[in-house]
Amino acid sequence: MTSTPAARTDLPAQFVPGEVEAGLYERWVERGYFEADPKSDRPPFSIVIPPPNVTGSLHIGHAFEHTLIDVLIRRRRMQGYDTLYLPGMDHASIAVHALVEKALVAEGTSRRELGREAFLERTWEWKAEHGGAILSQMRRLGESVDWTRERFTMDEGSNRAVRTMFKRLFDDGLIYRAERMVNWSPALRSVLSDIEVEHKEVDGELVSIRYGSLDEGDPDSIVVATTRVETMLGDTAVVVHPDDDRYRHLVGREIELPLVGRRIPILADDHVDPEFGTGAVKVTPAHDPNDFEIGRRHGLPMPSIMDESGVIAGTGTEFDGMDRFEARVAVREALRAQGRIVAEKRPYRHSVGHSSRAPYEPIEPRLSLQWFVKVTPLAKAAGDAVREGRVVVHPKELEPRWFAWVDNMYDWTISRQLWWGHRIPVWYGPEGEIVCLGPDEEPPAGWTQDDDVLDTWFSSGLWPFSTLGWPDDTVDLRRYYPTSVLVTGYDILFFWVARMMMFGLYAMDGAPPFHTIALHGMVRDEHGKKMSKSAGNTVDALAWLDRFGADAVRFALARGANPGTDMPLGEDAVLAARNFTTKLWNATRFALANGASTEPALPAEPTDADRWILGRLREVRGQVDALLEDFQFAKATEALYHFTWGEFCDWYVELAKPQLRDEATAEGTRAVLGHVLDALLKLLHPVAPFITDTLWTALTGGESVVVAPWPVEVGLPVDTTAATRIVDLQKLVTEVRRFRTEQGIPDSRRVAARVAGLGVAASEMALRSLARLDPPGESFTPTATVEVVLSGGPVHVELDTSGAIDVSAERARLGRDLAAAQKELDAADKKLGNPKFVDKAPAAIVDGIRARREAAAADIERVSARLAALPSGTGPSGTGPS
RNA sequence: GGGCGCGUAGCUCAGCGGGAGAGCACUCGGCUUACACCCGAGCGGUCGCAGGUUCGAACCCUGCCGCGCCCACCA
Repeated sequence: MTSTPAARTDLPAQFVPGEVEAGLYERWVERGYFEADPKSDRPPFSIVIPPPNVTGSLHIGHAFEHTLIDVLIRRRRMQGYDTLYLPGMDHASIAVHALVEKALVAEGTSRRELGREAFLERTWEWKAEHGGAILSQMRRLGESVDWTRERFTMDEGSNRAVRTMFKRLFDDGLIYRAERMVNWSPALRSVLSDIEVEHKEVDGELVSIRYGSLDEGDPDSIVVATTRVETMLGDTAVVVHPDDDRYRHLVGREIELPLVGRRIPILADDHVDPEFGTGAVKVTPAHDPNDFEIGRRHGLPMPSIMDESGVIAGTGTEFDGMDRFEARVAVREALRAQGRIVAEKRPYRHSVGHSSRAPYEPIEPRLSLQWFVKVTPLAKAAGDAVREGRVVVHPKELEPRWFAWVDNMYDWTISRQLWWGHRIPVWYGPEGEIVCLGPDEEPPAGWTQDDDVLDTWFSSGLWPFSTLGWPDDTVDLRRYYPTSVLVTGYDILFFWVARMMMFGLYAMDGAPPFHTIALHGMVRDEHGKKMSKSAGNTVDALAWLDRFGADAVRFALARGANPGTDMPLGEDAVLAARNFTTKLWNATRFALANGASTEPALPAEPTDADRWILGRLREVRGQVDALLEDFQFAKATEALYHFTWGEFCDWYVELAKPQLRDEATAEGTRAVLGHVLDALLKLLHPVAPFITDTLWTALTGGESVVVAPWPVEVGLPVDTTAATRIVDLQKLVTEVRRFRTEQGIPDSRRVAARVAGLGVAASEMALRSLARLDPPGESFTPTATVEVVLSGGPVHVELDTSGAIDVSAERARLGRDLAAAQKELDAADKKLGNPKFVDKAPAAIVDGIRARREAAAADIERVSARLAALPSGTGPSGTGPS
């Protein structure tokens, strides 16, 4: 009689994610699992958390990023590290600014009408409302960030860290103010930095205009080509190449600028490409970066012809008051009316810079007075840190991008004409004096502060140390800086990562802000296309959480995360992950119902199956650890998926069934089931936190898997004998099942069988269980034989199918086997027939091929004999062995 | 124009010098006392094209074709 201990659990039969998740996160928080302890003697592991963009709802990209971060953290926590997140919510986000601005427009008001104070009040309200929503959505995902540790707060538009950093850079001469050609966003009415500009090919026009005399032969006539006709209102010269014979005689003369009537010089400049267009270029120094440089070289006047909204202004022409695009047409038509349009090319494809900030619009090069950071020394340090290996970029393929950028960086425009952000800590006196003040300094009475705010990346760049209390020398800063790792998307490598590196190295005496930069890709739709609202292929992360559960969403995200590469994600992937969680649930239920436990020690005499699964567990644990250390989330998760489903559930659980029925092995099997599941649930916890905690506590009675020790030496060393026997068994079972399937024998029908040549009693018992074979009775009459060559030699399984078998099906089955063997034989013969191969290839390889050849030849002989022995008459004739 | 990368089963991808793999999809059987969100079996690929190196190439080299991303001041 077998003893079956009562199930020690009341796990529901059905896995319902919502019910499992309910209240669990809150319990973890209450118990303080996520809290860091600066006084702990455990090793610190700190990680910088990118902020979720506060747009009202959880974006799948954030779910992805935060899942990866949390996988790392949860594992480290289980490994005994004192883990600390450095989250920040209130960095000066232009996204929020733009959203609020949009809302104001919808209300019929504007930033300017509202005034600075009221506007900031609105942005705070927005943050409070939507920021809170995002946080609770992150918690639903299971992300274990302790957001209560938030320390980076933008108060009064300026905080200690930002002002300290600004002043240091200012005092070191690394921040300066200058009138430069900048990227201007007319919609935002603000300057943007170079990397906030996206170059995009657009269909424009290339228009050739005759300046000066309308008479082609007149020396005072010259034709210029432009894609921006309207800027001719601000032209102050025409330039040609100094060696261009066509125009040599014109250099130095003056010509009349159409529509405006101003006389402008014709100059020579190397910049001009004589091959392009007419070889003559109009120069608008205030509205084109190249023209600005030319203007500077020749001391040209630089009249601005547009206001900050991109409207033509101050030209004294009829075009004043027109939008720049409107003016482009109007000016062109006015020129045409004068007969000055010589040629037009339309569409003319060329690259135009667009604002990467909402709204997406062509940027307007504009001459304006702004604050800049002199980045060359800072960027060099950032490059050197990676070059010298003090900071590791992962994956390595992205390093060239880092160097290319960091080593060729232009000065960084840090002022923004926005109101959301840290205000520039510079004050102007009544006599035009300028003073930069640190956090604890007060400006003299009557001085006024600069109206502009800092680029969002200036303040965000301070994150890793300002969150730890910098500039003060705090306990946290000493313990957690440099942080262990930064996990973020490659898309903000330059925006955010580079700034943090530059500031960190500068402010912390050369200590980088993190040891490792682990870059992930972007989430794309199931066909690898970029998700976008306009394409309609975005996914609703919250809906997925509702439908499939947080564990499934996290598992799917982790399972697709290959370092530095984009990740296609569709509903199918999440569905597969949901199915996986259900599978895990059911397997654990089975184990518990059969008395699985971690309490008893592993059996002194494990069965082959026990040894095999315990050996595999040890291997898999090693793989998972190595992969996670290398940020190979996809491969680690895939390894766990395969082990759990394809090995543990499909084979071990099935092999455990007969073992549980046998008094001699039942107790040991319960222990093995318990030990494997215990380790497996721990290994899966980072990628599926809720279900693993529920199952693990049910299995072990422990407090929580969140704080359970990460498996180190689990299972048993690999036992090759046992492993080989199980692989043999799997092969044999599959062959018998194949025979059954092809003979149309339903699984519910047990078939009497006699097994010869297997040699291992336990294997035969397992075979009978898995292939549904009964022992041969007295009336046993074999009607067919399944023959398989295993490591120990051929094994015969004679089956009594109670009557005639389907000969044609059997012939087809054997025919396929024969063809496969023949193919194998031919391939081996071909190789072995090549003397160079036998001569030069390593002996082990040659021996391997020889062995395969022999096996194939034996198979052919055996299968042929089997075919010949089949009764004729049914099925195709004449297929006997020759 | 420069840099990085990708073209492998219907789809999404892994493999990166010695027997073509996974998940999903598909076909055929099955409600076998954990699971039909399941079980079993199966079908499916001149590994983009062309050369080269090698005893041997999906894998290394060269060229070509197609695609993606990043960087770049040519009107």
